[in-house]
Amino acid sequence: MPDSLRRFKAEIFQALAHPTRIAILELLGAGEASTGELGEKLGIEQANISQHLAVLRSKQLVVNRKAGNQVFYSVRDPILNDVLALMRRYFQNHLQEAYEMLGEMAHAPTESEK
Amino acid sequence: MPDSLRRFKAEIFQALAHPTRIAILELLGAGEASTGELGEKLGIEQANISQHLAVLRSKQLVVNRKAGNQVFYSVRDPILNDVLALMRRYFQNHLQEAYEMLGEMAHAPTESEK
DNA sequence: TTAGAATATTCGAAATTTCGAATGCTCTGT
DNA sequence: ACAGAGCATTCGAAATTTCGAATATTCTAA
Repeated sequence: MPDSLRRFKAEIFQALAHPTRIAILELLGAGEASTGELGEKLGIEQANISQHLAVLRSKQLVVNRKAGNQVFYSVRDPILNDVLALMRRYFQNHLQEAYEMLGEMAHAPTESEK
Repeated sequence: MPDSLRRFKAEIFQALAHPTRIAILELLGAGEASTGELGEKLGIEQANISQHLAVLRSKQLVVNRKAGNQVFYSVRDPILNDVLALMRRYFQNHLQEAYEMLGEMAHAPTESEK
């Protein structure tokens, strides 16, 4: 496999590598939603949601549809939902360690605290 | 779903979000390999491979087995292979855009490049 | 046309990631 | 014990990512 393709793949994963963007995609898995709805359900500032949506758009993970004042987003390729579903199984299998890892992180000193 | 879990998920995706680490995991999908073997097959410096393996280890995506002088790595949970396989299908579906996004001439990859 | 709602973009500072270079560690053979 | 092989870690600089604040854009209603 050419390295250029691996770079492309890595960029897709990078787009998935943020809690807010994962949350957005999981919400969109249930059907389309507007920027405002996403922001409200997630309790995140409008500008920030828009920025994350811009990332997902730039990697073509989502598509949008304008309706009057609003913009509705949806997942472009259902395979993405399958990937997220598989990942949910993965997390179920390793929930124990997940919490341990998160617990350690919570106790690890941050750079500014050192 | 709690935000802590989403953060955990995001970290897994982050671990996948590098061309070299994707290449490593794809190689390991065919069976275990030593650090040296991985570095040689990928044409990447020893220290760098070790750094990427450290990332994969820290997120528990791989496990290792010491054998004398060497350390052999393998994928811990086969679900990960399924995720990568699903992603391969995704990339096949969108190869055209992949190449466009990369700003490369669209051409079919040769067998040897796969 | 003007106001306001909904969404997007730009900017800058802080945090994180990446890689090579240098160094450290742990085995094995002699 | 020593040398070398194989692997891991640390350090520092460059690149990238992230978020809030400010500003733009686009659409609708009056």
